[in-house]
Amino acid sequence: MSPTEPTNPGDDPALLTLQSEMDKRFDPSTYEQVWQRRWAAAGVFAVEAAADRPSFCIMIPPPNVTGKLHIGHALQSTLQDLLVRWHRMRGENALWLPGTDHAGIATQLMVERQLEKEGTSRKAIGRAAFLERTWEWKREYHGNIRTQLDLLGASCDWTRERFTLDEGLSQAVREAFVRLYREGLITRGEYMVNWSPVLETAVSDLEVETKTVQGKLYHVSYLIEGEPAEGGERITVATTRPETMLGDMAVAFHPEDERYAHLLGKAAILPLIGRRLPFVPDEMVDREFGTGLVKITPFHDPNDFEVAKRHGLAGISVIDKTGRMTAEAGADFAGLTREDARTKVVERLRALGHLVKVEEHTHNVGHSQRGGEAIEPLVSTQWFCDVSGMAGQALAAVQDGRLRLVPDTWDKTWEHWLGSIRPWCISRQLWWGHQIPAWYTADGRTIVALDEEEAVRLAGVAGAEELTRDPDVLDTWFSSALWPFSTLGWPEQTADLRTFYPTSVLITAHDILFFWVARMVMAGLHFTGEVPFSAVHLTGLVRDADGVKMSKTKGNVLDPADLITEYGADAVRFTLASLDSPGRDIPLNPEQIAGYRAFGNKIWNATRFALARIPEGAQVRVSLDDFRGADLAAPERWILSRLSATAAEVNAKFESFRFDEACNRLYHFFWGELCDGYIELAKPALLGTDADRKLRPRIGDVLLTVLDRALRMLHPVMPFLTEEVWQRLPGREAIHADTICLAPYPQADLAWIDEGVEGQMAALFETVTRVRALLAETGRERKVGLWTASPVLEAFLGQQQALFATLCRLEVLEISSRAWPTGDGGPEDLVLGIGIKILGAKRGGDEAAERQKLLKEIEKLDAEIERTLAQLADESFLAKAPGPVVEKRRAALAQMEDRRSSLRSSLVG
RNA sequence: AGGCCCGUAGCUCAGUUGGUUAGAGCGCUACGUUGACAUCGUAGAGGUCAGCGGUUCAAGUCCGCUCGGGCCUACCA
Repeated sequence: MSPTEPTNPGDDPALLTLQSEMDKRFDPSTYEQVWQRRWAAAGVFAVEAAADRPSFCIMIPPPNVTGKLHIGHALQSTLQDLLVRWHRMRGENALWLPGTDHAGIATQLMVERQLEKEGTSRKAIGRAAFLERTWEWKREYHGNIRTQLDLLGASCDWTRERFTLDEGLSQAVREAFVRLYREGLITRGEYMVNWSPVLETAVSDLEVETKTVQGKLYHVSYLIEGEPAEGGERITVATTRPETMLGDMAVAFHPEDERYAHLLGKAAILPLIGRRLPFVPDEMVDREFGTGLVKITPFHDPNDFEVAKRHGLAGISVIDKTGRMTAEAGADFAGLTREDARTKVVERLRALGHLVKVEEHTHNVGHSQRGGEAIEPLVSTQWFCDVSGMAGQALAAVQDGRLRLVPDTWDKTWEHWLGSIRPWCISRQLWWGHQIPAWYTADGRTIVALDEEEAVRLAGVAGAEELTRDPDVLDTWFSSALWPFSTLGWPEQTADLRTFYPTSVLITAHDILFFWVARMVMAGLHFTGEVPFSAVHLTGLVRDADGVKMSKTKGNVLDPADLITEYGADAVRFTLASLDSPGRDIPLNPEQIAGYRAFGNKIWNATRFALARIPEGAQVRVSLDDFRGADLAAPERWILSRLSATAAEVNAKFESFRFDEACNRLYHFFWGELCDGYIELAKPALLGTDADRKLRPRIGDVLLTVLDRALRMLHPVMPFLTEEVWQRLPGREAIHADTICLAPYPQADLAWIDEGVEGQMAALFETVTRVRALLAETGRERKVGLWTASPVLEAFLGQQQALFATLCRLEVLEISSRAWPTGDGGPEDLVLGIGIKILGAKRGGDEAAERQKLLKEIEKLDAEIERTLAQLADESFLAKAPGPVVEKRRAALAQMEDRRSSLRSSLVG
């Protein structure tokens, strides 16, 4: 179902409420996208700049415009949406700004592949035509991202959607480039860069992945200059890349290596070529590795490049930008691929007797992150950005707390990377991207300007035709680095920028911490003087049920759209949020999603039950104050107490990014406390006679009020279901919100937290459990006696007698202030101050097994009592442990002893 | 080579500044269904918290070492 389909009645904002009966069947597909359209049509998520409320803003990590959302996006989007919805409900001016990234290399590759299928190529059709094709491609796929975010229930403000190549962002990119250039932080120069021979572009250090590969170490002997070919002194150098020897210019040894000190001033003769290679002493050489001699290939190895610089050595390029040998490699090798050249060089060396030996050797080789091909270190002219100063600022921001990494285990990684940062190669030999705003004059000057007009002026030439624009584009991450403020209109001081910048939180996976997060922080601090966000929540990577990384080749990829179709978006969201525990990857098991779909079913049916069974006229109460002074029974006071405690906890957990714990709490509150607890306690009154109801005043109002608040608390995680169900609660109109999206998020009402009633109810629940367990063992006679020495508890039990009998389905329930006589054969137990006696019951079932079980339990108690006695006899414990801890132990001891004696009595019978 | 994370029930994971007899979901066992929900309810089984040592009155939690797994960073030709 397309969310942009205009004909659906859901598009009419006047129809925001719905009144139909709840279907018995829980089926998220019947309402999820209906709500997404209604919210969009009503403009629920569009915000105004400069509102008189606190702002909250999250920038989406822009996905590739032509891409598809994967499960990791679903996780991040869920968490972002959860936070935005939570803040929106707290009355803040909450903006979640969506957008997409042009993703230079990835997108260009896709279009190139398409061209290839058509039998043509990028170079054949030319730059202008290629870019037009790519824009077409972008327009075609652009809607996908929104469709998928809609499926998930994302509450983005689509009126503010941005794209990294749109006009505003392009202007921001040019502005940033020009400023950095004029500050001397961007320079152009000839350096060694990581070159992808497949993509034919430079890539940054980050885009290179080192892989351990099994290779060979070739030992090659070189003749020393002036020595006779027969019997003269030779040296042996070791190399993993024999083909690069064609570009060798020297041989290096460690300055303190006595084995080679005598070679200083001499030279070796490069086999096959005959080039004279002077010996140079350099600290870089590891004396222990190989022979302690290193061949120096200035233009094809980063280390050698540095060595050559130190020693004033020239270099030659023997490998070209497509990975083939150049003319300078010699006529025998020119045109060969790197691999073929290696084979040929080795053959020649062997034939000429220069190959001493070949060893197996595992070593690390840089590979392109994108295509997987081996990266070639090449010397070329590129644009570089000196980020060392910005890195220092970004480092300081984390150290002084202006920027918080969550979890903070990333702090060290942050320090390590920023502390050892090197210049960033920002130019790419691609077409799809932000073309570098630099022009060259005929007389060799470089003009950097915001646009062509300015360039002409600065160059002092007659017109643009006298200038040549640099053909390269910028690294995609250069524009991404500006995302938090370029999306808000920077460099203009727009109302949006003033209202929403700095943004609040960034949520993204930890694998782009350096690619993106660090660069945004550096750029933000540099251009705006402020951290672009005050907290970064770094998620783990989503893996499959067995913890294995998802990949197309393994076929274990889970598509969020499929999961949403099968389980509903709310279940997918709840699952992802509840799995987001800090600092670890996320194993996603569809069974778990099914479990949370069942939770949705529970919510659906609990609401259905409430609506069907509440007394006539019951209403949601906007304020809990409405219940003050009302003579509420213990279950009512208990659930209101639990509600407040839960609200306090959930808000605190959201605040600290513990979405997993918040979800856990919500789940157990709704299912365990509201459904299994309160609704079961409410049934006798709701389903019984008027007399039953009189004992439980306001029960319907309390149930609806708790339900209303529970739904509102759940809304950020399960937006669709909560809206669908909440709309039907009688009395919710008094909240004055047309949609639950804008209803206030429940806050803790500490006045309603009642430890007394919680303790009593805990005793009741525990006693019910024990009675059920005992009755399950003792056959059918359902006569039970309870006793307690506490007058308060006795009064409480008296009030709850009928309820208690119903919950345990008892025929007879007697309550006493004294222990029941032992020795009549009835089993007994004692928990939380309440003694239980099965009256006049004969044991049923397997008596021996029951005695066995009792004995085992008594044994456990014996051990624990002994341990506690020893602890309480230990003077250092009494002296050093805090008072409350000691008191707790004493109380525990008393309880255990009581329980033991009760179980012993039971055993005697 | 350096850094980081993880090792808790059959499985996947929680366990906040050390403080009762270590929890959840799924799975498993038994019982239960005309009454919101079998996408359910009730009761239950299941753990020497990877191992060793240390600090402490007290360690799953803090420290050290070992073993096992994962990730990141790095210019050993």
